[in-house]
Amino acid sequence: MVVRIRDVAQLAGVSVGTVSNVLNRPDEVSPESVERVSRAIDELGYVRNDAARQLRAGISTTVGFVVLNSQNPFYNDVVRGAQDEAAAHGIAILYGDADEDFARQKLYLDLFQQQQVRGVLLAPYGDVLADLRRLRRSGIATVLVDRFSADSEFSSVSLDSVAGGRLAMEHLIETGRRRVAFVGGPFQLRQVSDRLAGARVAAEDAGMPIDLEVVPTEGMLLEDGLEAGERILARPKRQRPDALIAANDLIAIGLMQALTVDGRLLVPHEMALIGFDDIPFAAAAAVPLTSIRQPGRQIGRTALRTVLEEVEDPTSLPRQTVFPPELVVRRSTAG
Amino acid sequence: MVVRIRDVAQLAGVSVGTVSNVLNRPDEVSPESVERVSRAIDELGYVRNDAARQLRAGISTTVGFVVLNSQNPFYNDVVRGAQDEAAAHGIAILYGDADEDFARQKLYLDLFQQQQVRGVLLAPYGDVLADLRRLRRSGIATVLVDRFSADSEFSSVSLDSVAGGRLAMEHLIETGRRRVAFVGGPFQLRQVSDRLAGARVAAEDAGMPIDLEVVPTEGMLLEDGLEAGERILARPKRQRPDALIAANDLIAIGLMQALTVDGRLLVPHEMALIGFDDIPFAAAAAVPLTSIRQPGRQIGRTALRTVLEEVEDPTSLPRQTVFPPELVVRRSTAG
DNA sequence: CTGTTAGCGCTTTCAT
DNA sequence: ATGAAAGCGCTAACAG
Repeated sequence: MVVRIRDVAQLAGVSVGTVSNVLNRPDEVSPESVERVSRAIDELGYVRNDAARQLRAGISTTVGFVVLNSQNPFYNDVVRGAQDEAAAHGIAILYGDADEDFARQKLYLDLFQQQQVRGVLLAPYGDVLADLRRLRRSGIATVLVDRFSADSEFSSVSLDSVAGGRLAMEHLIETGRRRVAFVGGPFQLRQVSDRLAGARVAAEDAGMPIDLEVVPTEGMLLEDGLEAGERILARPKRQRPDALIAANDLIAIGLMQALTVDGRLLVPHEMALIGFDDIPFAAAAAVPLTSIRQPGRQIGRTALRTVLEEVEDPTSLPRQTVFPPELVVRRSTAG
Repeated sequence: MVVRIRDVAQLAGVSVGTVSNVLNRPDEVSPESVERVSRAIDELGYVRNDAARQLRAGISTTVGFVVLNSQNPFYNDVVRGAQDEAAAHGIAILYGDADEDFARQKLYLDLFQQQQVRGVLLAPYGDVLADLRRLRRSGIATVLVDRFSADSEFSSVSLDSVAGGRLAMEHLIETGRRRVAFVGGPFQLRQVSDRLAGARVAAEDAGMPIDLEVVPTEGMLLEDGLEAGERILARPKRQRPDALIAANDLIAIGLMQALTVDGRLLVPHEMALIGFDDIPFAAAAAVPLTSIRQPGRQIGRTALRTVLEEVEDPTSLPRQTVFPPELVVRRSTAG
């Protein structure tokens, strides 16, 4: 039923070693053998057994990817990028959604460890240092995604979130806003606190008094934005900010829905709104949403490449790749 | 550096066989041994090597999942459901996005075959029968997701799309619409043609003349909806339908954006709009979107369970699980 | 209940 | 350039 390498060898009239060589170093085999073996492989429909290959050669053909929360379409993009690069290397991606749950994140890391994956990509939730060190001790390299590795102990591929926050705030100031609220959370998420920090820097550098308050949310999903929007609407008009920076587009879209329902508030007239990530839905929002774009696909590609290189050369030092943010202006912040 | 089973055996003062038994059938081992071995495992941080396990026992701890197009958040839900169920069995998911590309879909199926996955879940693009038969011949079971297996050759877990289409049309008729356009494509996608078929049935059963035209799109993404929306707007007012059924929410949201930009058309007043899937963004759209909900998470869970059962008992017959659609009424179709 | 051991399918020396 | 054979880490069959 299932074809093994020795069936191929038999049909081709060579030894299993030769078949293996055809598969792995065809240049060290006579063209004639390559030809015969290839034909036999086709004829029998042979597919090599990665478990055996991995066991013997000690090299896996999978890479694990754990994301914070797959409900954010931004991570789809990152995963897509990783898949693109992986496919080019014949590598498959083991995928886990931590769903902002520490135990689940650990579960996947454990699972991936026993799969002996080639490497791990992780858009982390909370403090994962201990888990990553354990992985490293067992010989598995990790690359952090969407988060800068401050201590430089691991490689990372991320956006310059501080610069992104600054960009957002500068844009609001330029378009005449003076009372800004940053909506997001939890602040243990590095991306969130960095984006806020960037906004703060820009507010301080503005050369004029800028109000910057924080409206915290529990998570980073649509419903968190909705809920925060209602809190803001509940205030008397004059105590409301005139612009909102949301920690991501999901929150921003939730905010927009809460604010604009029944025409209660005009965006951008009464309230400007800016998000993060530039997911496809940002442009399709009720009022097209200004956003700080992250190159998700490229982040994914780069992360995968980085982890492979790290495995290739284990003496290589951890390296931080940081991409610049890009401001995409749409109607939600129009002057 | 890396701990093997014999290191554990040595530390615990037992044989490797006993350690293996503790791992796989603890009830056949004396409690004392279980205790000693467990302690040794903890102490050494032993993690079992799945490649070796798989090679020897012939049983894999991964399941492959290939989706049509990961840009549709609906599939996130399905994948999440599959992950939930998989995690409960200590199984990890190999994930591939076919991105509506036949070659890519095949690439992932090949990759999964050489990984010798326990089974494959597939939200298919186009005709995959040949590939699935090849997988089956190599001993890998496949379950189709989000598509009914008409020939009953494979198991499937899906929504009753025909009923969904009917539900959508009936709702429009009830709320007074008479000139409906179905917007979607490509029609080779079974989900699309089924949804249209359902709408057609409802139109014919209405007991009054109902116009049903088709506005074809190339794909199922936001931009396809946008583009179709512009085509519709380009027509003279009286040649426009008074309601649209979109083949999925992405198209619906694209349509909404195109139609409502600059207040060109009022939804639902001048044009009712209904989508499919009920993704989180449907409720958050400019005008909250009426949609036919699919229980994505449950579909994923069921699909995973089905494929595991099929592996467990290879003599079991293919089985079709069909979930009923649910109409979720929001403002976009308000009377 | 425990220990010994064959062997899963492959890659990789080492001879030839 | 090719073949023979060892052995990766584990499970399961068997003997005790």
